[in-house]
Formats: sequence, structure tokens, C-alpha cells
Amino acid sequence: MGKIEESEIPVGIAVAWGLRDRPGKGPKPALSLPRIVQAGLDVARADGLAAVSMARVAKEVGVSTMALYRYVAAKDVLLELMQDAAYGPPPEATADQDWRAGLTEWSWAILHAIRRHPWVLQIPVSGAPLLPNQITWLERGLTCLSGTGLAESEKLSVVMLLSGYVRQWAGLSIAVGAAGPDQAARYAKTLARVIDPVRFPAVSAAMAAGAVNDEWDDGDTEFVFGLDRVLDGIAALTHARS
Amino acid sequence: MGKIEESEIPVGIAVAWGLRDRPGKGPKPALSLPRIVQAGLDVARADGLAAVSMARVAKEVGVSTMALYRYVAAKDVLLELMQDAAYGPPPEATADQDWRAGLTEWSWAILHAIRRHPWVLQIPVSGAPLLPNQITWLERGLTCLSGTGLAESEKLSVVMLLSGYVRQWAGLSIAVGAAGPDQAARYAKTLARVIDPVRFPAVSAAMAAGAVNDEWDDGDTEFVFGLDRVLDGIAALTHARS
DNA sequence: ACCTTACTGCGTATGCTATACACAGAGGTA
DNA sequence: TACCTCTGTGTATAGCATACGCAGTAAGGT
Repeated sequence: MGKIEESEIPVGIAVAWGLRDRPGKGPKPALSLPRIVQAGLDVARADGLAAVSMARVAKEVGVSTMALYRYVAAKDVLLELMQDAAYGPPPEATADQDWRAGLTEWSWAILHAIRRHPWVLQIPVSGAPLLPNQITWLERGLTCLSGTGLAESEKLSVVMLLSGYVRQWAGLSIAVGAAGPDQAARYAKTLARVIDPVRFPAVSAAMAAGAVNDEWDDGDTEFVFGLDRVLDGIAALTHARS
Repeated sequence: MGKIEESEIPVGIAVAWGLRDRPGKGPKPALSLPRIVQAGLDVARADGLAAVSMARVAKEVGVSTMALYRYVAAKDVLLELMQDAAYGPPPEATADQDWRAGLTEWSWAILHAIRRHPWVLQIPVSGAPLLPNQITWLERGLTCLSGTGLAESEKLSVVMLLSGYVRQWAGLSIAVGAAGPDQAARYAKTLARVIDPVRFPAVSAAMAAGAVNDEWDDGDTEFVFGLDRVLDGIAALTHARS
């Protein structure tokens, strides 16, 4: 692979894809990028994303803080790489599925990945997805839609719509259910305390009907509800196209 | 309003709703919470959310750093208040709309609010929405669905689905188009550079069709595409319910 | 064999961050 | 008047990302 002009591709991206001239001139590197990223994952899993500092990661690898900067241009890059590693590659696709079954599976797989590494949601969105695993997930999602008559740009929009939903839903459900099992009940109680039924009749009605309470008791049924809504919308489009 | 047991309601929340015993014992406060939040908004607008430090906000108000902690328990609370202030109250609802028109308007209003204050997307999600403006937005969204036969919990899910979509879409479109007008083209070029058509046929096809390039040229058409998909899905549900 | 060159990991230093704590003054209440 | 509580502030601490310079290491060219 040829040399890359640094003006075109961000450094971290190039590294992640394995492009880089390795002249092998100096001393042999004592550590590797995957090793650093793995250490970052370990710290995040153990003590949360907030605990992921360069110093902490370096200690985890058994190396001085500044050594990391030989492999990673800045902390942001490390976080991006961690994110890509956290999602990992998507699971193998089941053969002979229609688009709906395929995308359902795909969405669940995203949700599971996020549940495995909830901290990925706290990583600030820095740009469009570009890293290997993210591209692979995108590829798998687009493939599900190959049978439909959708335009390429429509496929792309659909996949992003879906991944956005999963991500958003996961974030909300994790935030609500984070501190404990009965946190949702407390949330409802707090709302009831603060909300004026005259100013907020609809919210009050929803609360009176127990919607807020029931909402997160078994998160999965609520997830499939929204998922089915999105998929119904896509189905309407595919019907119109065929 | 009575005293609140601090175990039930987070401090910042209580403050935002205006609940707090004001014994007026000591010296008169020289500043107010809204003044501080406004200063935070000013800093965020001028130099981005990263520039919002307690010291910077304090300087903006003309006060020592630590003075802020008399009004705000921690920086996180300030950020939550800033977020609520950034969204502001939702616009007045147009009379005599069906749910779809109402929610469309509502979604656009959210998008506009985010575009006015893009940094809100960088605030880490700390919990379920609880602040006054957020509740008001929720109220307005639920009200749009009052005519439909949906269950309360379904209404809630629908509203969250929609707000999630808008938020997600706004984040992506801002991230992509952030650095400049031709950033999207560079993104496409970079992708083409890195992506193997054999390993990623679907992504390559999308790129070849110009999907990635066209996607963000006029962001609004892409926004309404996804929005219509979601609304179609909701429409399918309302038909089933009536 | 030797020098050059590029690359490694490291130690130090800088300037920033949030916030704990103690204190002085203000303005109510008893 | 004495007190009590709430105010704003100054100082101090611990942590953070990272710029910079240095010493050592291995390969390429001569």
C-alpha cells in the first residue's frame, strides 16, 4: 500500500486500516495499537469511560504516559478506535432472509453490542463513520436491502435511520435503568411531584396510566415496538417501489 | 411550596423548577441562576461547549469561579440547565392539525432548536428528561397524538422514537458538514481510497451511485425522508388501532 | 566497520480543569 | 446586642492532555 498524503486521511483512520509505511528503521516497538486499545477497553469496562485517561491506560499497559502518543495522535483518536473495537464486527448474516428479518437481527446485534459496552454512547460524535468495523456494520445493513427496489441513497438513509434509533433507544434505556432496578419508579414519583396536571395534562395522563412506570420494566418489548414502527415505515416505502 | 426531601429530587432539578426554600437570611444574592445559565450559553455559542468551564463562565458573569457553586452543585448540573435553556419552550401549536402534521412541525422545531445550539448534542446523556422545557416539549408531542387511539405507553414510545430520530439525524448531519462545505466530498474520497469493493460491495455500490456525496448536499430532503419513514410507521399503527 | 537517520520510550514541564475548604462580611432573627 | 445563616472569595489539591527535548536502538548506506 502506497504512502498516503496526510492531508487527505486523518492519521488515526489510516492507522486503523493498517495503512502506514513501516520503514522499520528504529528500535522495535514494544507495544502495539491493538494492545493499547484493548487496555482502554479494560479500563472503560472496569471503571467507566471517565476513568479512561492517557495516564491510566498507560499504566494498564505498563508503559509511560507519553509512550502512547507514539501510537495515537490524541486521546480523541484513541476513543474512536475504542469505539470501533467495542462494536466489533457484526455477526454473520443468516442466509435466505427477507430485508425485514435481516434488519431486525442487525438492529438487535447493535443493541447487544451497546449493552456490552454502554460507554460507547458517551463518546462524543466526532464525524461520519469511517473505521473498519463501522464500515462492516454499514455493509451488512445495506446488504439486507439489496433485494428491495430502493435507490442507493434511500438504502443509506434507511440504515442510518435504524442505527440511529437503536443507539438513541439504548442510550435512554441505559440512562433510566442505570443506577438501580427501582430507579424508574423513583423517576415516576419525582415527575408526579413536580408536574402540574393543568399545565401538563398529556404528561399527567401518561403518568396516570402508568406509562412511565411500565415503560422500562421490560425494556425489550418497548424496543421492538419502536423497531417495528420504523420497519413498518420502511415497508411502506418498499411497497411503493415495487 | 413545601420543603423537599433532598433524597427524592436531585438538587439541580429542584432548582430548575423553582422549588427551594428561600429563607432570605444572609446577604442578598448578587447573581441568579438564569444569569449563570445564560453566560454558559454565551460561552458555548462563542467558543463551543469545550470552552464552557466553570472559570470561564464565572469570568463571563464577572464573579469568582467558586461563586457559581453557590447556585449549581456541579458542572453537570449547569450543563443540564444549559441544555434545557437551549431547547427553550416549544413553539405554539397550530390549531386544527392532525397528528401527522403536528408531529412534523414538532420534529422540525426540535431540529431548528438543535441547529441553533448544536453543542447540546455533545452534552452527555445523564438521565431521563426532567427539566421544565423538556417536559413541555414532551407534553406538546403527546398532545399531537391525543386524537389517535393509541395507548398511553404507545404515545410515549412514539414521541421518544421521533425525538430520537431528530436528535440522531441532527448529530450526523452536523458532524458531516461541520468543518466546511466540501467536507462531505472529502469524506467520500477518503472512503473510496480505503474501501475494498470485494469486501464491501454494498458500500462501494452506494458510493458509486453517489449516495454518500449527494446525501448531505441539501440536508433537509434527507431529513424529511427519514421523518416520513417514521411517520409512515406510526400511521400504520394508528390505522390498526381504529 | 562506521556513520547517519529515523524511530523508540521516557521525564519533565505547562497550563488547564473541577472542586474541597476555610474565611470574611452581610443581613436577617432573637 | 448577639447570633446564625447564607453570601462571595482566595487558596490549595489532584488530575488532566500534551508540547518538548533527550537518550538509546536498529537498520541503510558507505
